Amino acid sequence: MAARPTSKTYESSDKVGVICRALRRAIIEQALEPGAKLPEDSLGERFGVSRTIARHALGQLAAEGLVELRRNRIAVVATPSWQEARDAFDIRIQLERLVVRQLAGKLTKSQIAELNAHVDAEDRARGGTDAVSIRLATEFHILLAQMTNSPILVRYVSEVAYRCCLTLSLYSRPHSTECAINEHRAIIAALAKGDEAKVMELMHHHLDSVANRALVAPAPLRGRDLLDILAPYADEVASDRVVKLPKIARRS
Amino acid sequence: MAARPTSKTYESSDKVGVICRALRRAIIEQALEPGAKLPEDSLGERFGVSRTIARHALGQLAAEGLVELRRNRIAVVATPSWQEARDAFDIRIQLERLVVRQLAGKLTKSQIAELNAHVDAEDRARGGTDAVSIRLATEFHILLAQMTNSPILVRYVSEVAYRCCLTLSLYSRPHSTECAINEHRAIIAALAKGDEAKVMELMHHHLDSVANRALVAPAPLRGRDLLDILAPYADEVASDRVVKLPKIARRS
DNA sequence: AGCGCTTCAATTGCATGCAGTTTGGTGTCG
DNA sequence: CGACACCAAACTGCATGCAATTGAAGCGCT
Repeated sequence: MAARPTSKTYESSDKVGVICRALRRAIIEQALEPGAKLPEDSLGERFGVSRTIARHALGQLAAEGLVELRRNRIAVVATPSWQEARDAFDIRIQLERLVVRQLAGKLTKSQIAELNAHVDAEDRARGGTDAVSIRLATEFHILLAQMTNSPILVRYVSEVAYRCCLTLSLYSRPHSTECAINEHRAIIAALAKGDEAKVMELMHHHLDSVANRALVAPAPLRGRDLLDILAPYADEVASDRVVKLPKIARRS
Repeated sequence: MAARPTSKTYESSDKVGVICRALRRAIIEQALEPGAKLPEDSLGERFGVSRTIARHALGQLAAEGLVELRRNRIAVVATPSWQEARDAFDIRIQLERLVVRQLAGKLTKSQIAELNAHVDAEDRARGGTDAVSIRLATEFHILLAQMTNSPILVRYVSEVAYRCCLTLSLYSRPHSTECAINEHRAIIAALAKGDEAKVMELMHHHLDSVANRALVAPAPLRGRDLLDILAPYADEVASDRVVKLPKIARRS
């Protein structure tokens, strides 16, 4: 007992958490597109853990709505419908209004500096890929939520923001981030000034315009395959199972 | 396997889900008080499953905020702080405003009948225990959410409503349900009439007054033990571990 | 009695194994 | 050529076993 010959202990050991964070990030950066398969085996192998753990992680992500779990089937990255995407944004708007309402006029100098630093990072990332821009923009909102010191609010805002990210990869066209960045700056300014009504309005407008820019049409524009498009028409036939059509190759 | 007549009904056979629902209900009916221990073994035994499944269920409930999970420790029913309780209600208000905004003037006759029937049930339950009244009141709100046909909204409203239930058992004094019932009726009426602004206002006021009635004082009044009361004072000492005091018998 | 130390049962963390289900491919027959 | 039956591989659902950690009782010391 004198030494720890087994260097097992060196880990932060929250293996489930590690996997969740990794997958979450992969999803919001669109490395994993909606519909991508997530077999427990592969996940376990990739992260050096057993299926049990991978499975548990998938359960968590399913609870967050990022992953879809169907009995006896391979888990897949969630594919929210257009309506769900719209709903997610509506919820998000309300939650983030709450965030900025709590924050208006209550931020410390260092917090404001932190926010500005983050937006600077967003600015620098403008040359990079869309994926990174989107992630940074999302993290800005999560950062705001964290400053409320309300764990519940942080959790819900994070969740719904991730979910919105997911929908961006489904329905959004390649998107211009500039205005978003400016709007972030405006929000910081209004927060610093303490104008509660103004900042709530700004946030509302900001998210609404992001949603409108993203969710342009109720039909999937970008690359989702036939099965998804046909899904609503299958409602009459069966609840869970799409009607069998001859030879539609699911993109594998 | 003797006692169980293998009621393998197609009712989802989802053992994890069964356990989650059972525990959720036990928690909101205050059969399980905040702080109650939930060892994986006992759970598994009680529900006739292995620890693996019980563990998974606990993970889900933890994701919903109903259960607290600390590494290598027995899971316990969550004990939200007063501030968290207040935050939960604030979030809930926003979410449910969204619900009634979507619903105003769009309910079918049968839906209205269903709501009225539910409130009638609440009425009949007035003689019974507080636990049942609280559960029914909560289910009324969830029922409303379900009528939006927005799965996301349903999930968030359910979660946060359960969480609020949890706080009631912590901070509320024995509570009078009559006004709540009347307010439910008023909400139904306004929904039927389609007065969006009015119903949002009603819901806001309803939840706010429930919160105010429940969260009377920032200090736990009812029966939480010393350790919880002292918790905030221990912040200085250690992040995770309460300072050791002589012989406080934790209610086992 | 009060305080530290040792020890041990209770409990969690995780991997593995087996059984049942789904999936995709192949062969057979109309 | 296409539809159907069938089979093997892949995968999930779940229980069980083992190592590691915790918490509390027991014990001696002051």
